[in-house]
Amino acid sequence: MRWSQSFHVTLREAPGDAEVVSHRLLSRAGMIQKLAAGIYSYTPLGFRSLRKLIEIVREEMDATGAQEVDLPILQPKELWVESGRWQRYIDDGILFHLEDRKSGEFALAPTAEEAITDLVRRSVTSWRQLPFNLYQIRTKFRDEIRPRFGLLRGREFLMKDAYSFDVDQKGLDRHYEKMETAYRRIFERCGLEYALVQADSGAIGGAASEEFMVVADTGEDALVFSDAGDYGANIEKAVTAPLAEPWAGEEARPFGKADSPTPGLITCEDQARHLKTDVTRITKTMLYETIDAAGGVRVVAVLIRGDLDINEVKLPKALGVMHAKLLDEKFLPSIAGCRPGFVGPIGLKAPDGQSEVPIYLDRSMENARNVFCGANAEGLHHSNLSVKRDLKAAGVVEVATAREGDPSPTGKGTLRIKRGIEVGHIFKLGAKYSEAMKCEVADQAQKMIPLMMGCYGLGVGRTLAAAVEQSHDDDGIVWPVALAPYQCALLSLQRDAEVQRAADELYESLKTAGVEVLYDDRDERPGVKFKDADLIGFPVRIVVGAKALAKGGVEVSTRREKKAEVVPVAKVVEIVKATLAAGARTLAVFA
RNA sequence: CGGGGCGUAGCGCAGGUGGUAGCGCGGCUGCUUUGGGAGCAGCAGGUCGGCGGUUCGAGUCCGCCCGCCCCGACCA
Repeated sequence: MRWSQSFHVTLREAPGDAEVVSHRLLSRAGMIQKLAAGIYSYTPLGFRSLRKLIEIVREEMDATGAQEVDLPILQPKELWVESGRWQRYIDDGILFHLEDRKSGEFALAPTAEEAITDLVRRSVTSWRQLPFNLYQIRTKFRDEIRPRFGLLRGREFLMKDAYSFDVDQKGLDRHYEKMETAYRRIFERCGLEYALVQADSGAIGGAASEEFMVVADTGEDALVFSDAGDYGANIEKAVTAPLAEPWAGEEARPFGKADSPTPGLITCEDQARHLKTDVTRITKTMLYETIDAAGGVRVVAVLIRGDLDINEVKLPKALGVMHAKLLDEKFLPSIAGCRPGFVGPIGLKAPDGQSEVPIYLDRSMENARNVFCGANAEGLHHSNLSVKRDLKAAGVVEVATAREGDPSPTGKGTLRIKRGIEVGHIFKLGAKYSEAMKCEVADQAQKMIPLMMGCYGLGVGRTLAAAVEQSHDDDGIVWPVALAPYQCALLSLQRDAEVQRAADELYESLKTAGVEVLYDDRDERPGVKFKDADLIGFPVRIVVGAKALAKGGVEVSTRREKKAEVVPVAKVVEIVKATLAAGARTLAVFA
């Protein structure tokens, strides 16, 4: 493509509302443009990169034997009521929905479990038709409570979603593994540094799930890894090996009722300093309002060691409820008789309709002895609480947030924390949707069984943005070869006829050799062309200028290293092809 | 949805106490220049987010609405 004939425009300054680097650089490079919050257009240049990624995803999905479909985005409410997700998604506020002229209600699909399950149940009647895996690459809509970060969290976004169907768990396991392998290949082909971590399955539901994360400091997710290399989990899911107990081997000392004043000290750290003890000897008592599956509301207390925090994603599952929300401070006086900071497990008054406030212990408190806890009175703590002697616990749960330096749950290594961008999420759904929607077949024993489903999402636009987050410098994007809009930029520096002719000829031979080249033939000064080439981030740059040309050469460099070599014109195509084939990290030079 | 902030030219921004809108970049024309976002001269470009109010007069003050961004709970 000749730049002078293209639509393409770059920006000197990023739009003021672009915060993260991928949004800024993709905007400045002229690859995307915002239409509304969380809604973006791809320009011809941006769409070239997107299309490359789409093609990689399609190839790898096809290679697993998955078959591509195209499901409606506009979906009738009835389908969503059937799966039970209509109300939940409406309540969460993330479903775009609208009415047709006869007042029929429709959703703009945020995901397609219902549509695919409906397609399958109408087509499949026998176990003999299974297994299979169906996928699509289509726009999804989610009215995100807070769209942000450009392509990283849009309200309209491109996603690849695949759905596998099997008659049994073993088949599902096989599909799941195949998808994991395909995802690894996709992210490797894109040249991304990624990690596979254990995850919470969230609103999609189902049992096991794992996330593919692109490692980047700007990522929204915290990831926990063992430095022994045998454990990785989203912090929402991460667990640790049991922590060392400071009270190990101690005799339980007599309980010290309200004997430890802590006036005005709210945090465990301040209280520990004042009481001349370690923060691990302070007990945090947190009150939560829980809602169970039947809609029953209850207040519960959760005790955790003062140096740890409760992980509120893990909490509902651990307590066996649907939701657990930190109790609003305004209810503390009536239940605990004090403000935050002095709440303790002894003497809590149950709210109306509840006989007592059940006390759950985080694992860190299971054997606690000789620790302080709030006395449910302003500015007062008890001392020498010994949990087994002094409390009747409703259960022990594992709800602490993992920390850098904690021991790995695998027993090997220490935990480290990195940040990441979730680009893929694979789930074993099991029979959740097939049971709700009666997607069944007759098995060999002529019994009707619900199909075992898996679902596998991959954020296509998000992956593109993640690639930029991971690979850029002060001058612009450094595209991995596989995702670059063009593999190579060709700049002609002067208007000089000799230079123009040499550049024109090189352009033709590069095209003939099958190299994707953007030829910057604009009537611009050299500085402008250099800046734009760096900003867009073509993996390889060829500069045709009077200086080198006088010696029969042109300059070739990679975006990553930027060290230009003068090479003979006749060798350019060969060198560019070899450099691209090697990932364009460093220039391939032939003797 | 709660908390904070913003909306003025294509982009980035400035416009005390009300007096009829400017700067930089970009664009167009001409000359000059040509190896890291050149220089000079000239020109074009604005319902100041919208509606209503106060006022002789509103970008500026008041009210309502809309849009956008940031911090929290959701997610590919």
